[in-house]
Amino acid sequence: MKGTIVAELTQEQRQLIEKMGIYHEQQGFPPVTGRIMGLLYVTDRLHLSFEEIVETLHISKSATSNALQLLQQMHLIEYTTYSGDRKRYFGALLENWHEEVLNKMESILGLSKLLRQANELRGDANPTMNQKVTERIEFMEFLSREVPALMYKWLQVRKG
Amino acid sequence: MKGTIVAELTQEQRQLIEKMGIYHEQQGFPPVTGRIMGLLYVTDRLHLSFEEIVETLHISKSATSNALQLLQQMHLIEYTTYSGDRKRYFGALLENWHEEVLNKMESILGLSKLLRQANELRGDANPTMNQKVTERIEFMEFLSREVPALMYKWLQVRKG
DNA sequence: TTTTTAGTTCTCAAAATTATGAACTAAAGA
DNA sequence: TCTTTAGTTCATAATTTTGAGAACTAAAAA
Repeated sequence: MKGTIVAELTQEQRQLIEKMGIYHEQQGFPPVTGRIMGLLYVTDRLHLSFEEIVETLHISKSATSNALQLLQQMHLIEYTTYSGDRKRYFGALLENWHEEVLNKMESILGLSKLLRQANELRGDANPTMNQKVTERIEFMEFLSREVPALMYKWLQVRKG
Repeated sequence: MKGTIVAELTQEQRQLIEKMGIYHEQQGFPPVTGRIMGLLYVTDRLHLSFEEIVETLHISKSATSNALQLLQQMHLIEYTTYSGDRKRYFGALLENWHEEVLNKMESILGLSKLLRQANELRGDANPTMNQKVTERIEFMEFLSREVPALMYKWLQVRKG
């Protein structure tokens, strides 16, 4: 049986999808990819088919295919299948923000390593600079330890 | 008196500048802008002149001018002047990571507001989704409160 | 006043990114 | 087997981003 091809959305919801799209663009996503994230967050359906995404956002199959693959690689979405139905049903991985937080901390730690190397190469040529950079490095390391700890504590309290 | 036009850097330092450049590119900066940040972090000089930046990185005056303006708007660098010397001396704002952290938290709060609106528009069409999204929203709000608190506490212990 | 210096702005070209449509693949259905 | 469906890949077009070089401005120096 063939259902509706377009996910029904109010005008307000469509506007919100665009806002979320822009947010994601600002975080470095390509436009179409951001819109898809917006759609998957705004819809009341846990999963939308490939075709629904294409038709709802008025984007090409190829752009959709590429964007969905990117989002899967980033662990932001997943898809489900049903036997006897060849379609894929895509949904946002709404629980995966844990991972995102940890990744972000890794990235910060990456910069702290580069700054540490800068200090080493500077040697004692400019102690004032080294001291300021060290403060920043130590804060970054502190954050990378404390934010995950904070998160786990929060999850504990939440989940019981 | 005219000093050297090029900041002297070891090969290792030049490589590190590139790595920092790439890091900044990945954070959304244009390439030249990232290299300038790299240079200002790696050099042992608190301040470099416009001309030194141009000559050291082999980039055009126009690209340099634009990049420096962008970085100033982002509060990542500043410049000093000396009376009787028309040049501007640019340096990284090594202390401003406080602001950066607060801005990041604001940005996260921005997404949480969009997600909250998504939940409102969804109404009770999908309680499961609303509940999952709510958990994320609440964590984001929690982080936006706790990370600044953590930072101020850290600064207290450090400086106090 | 003319020239030099320091940097900005403008115009344009090169490069990179993004998305389209067509061709294609693989599996299912008729 | 032939056709349809679901999605991917390829070639290309459109757009955007980025940076170079020249022209320009404003202030200082000669």
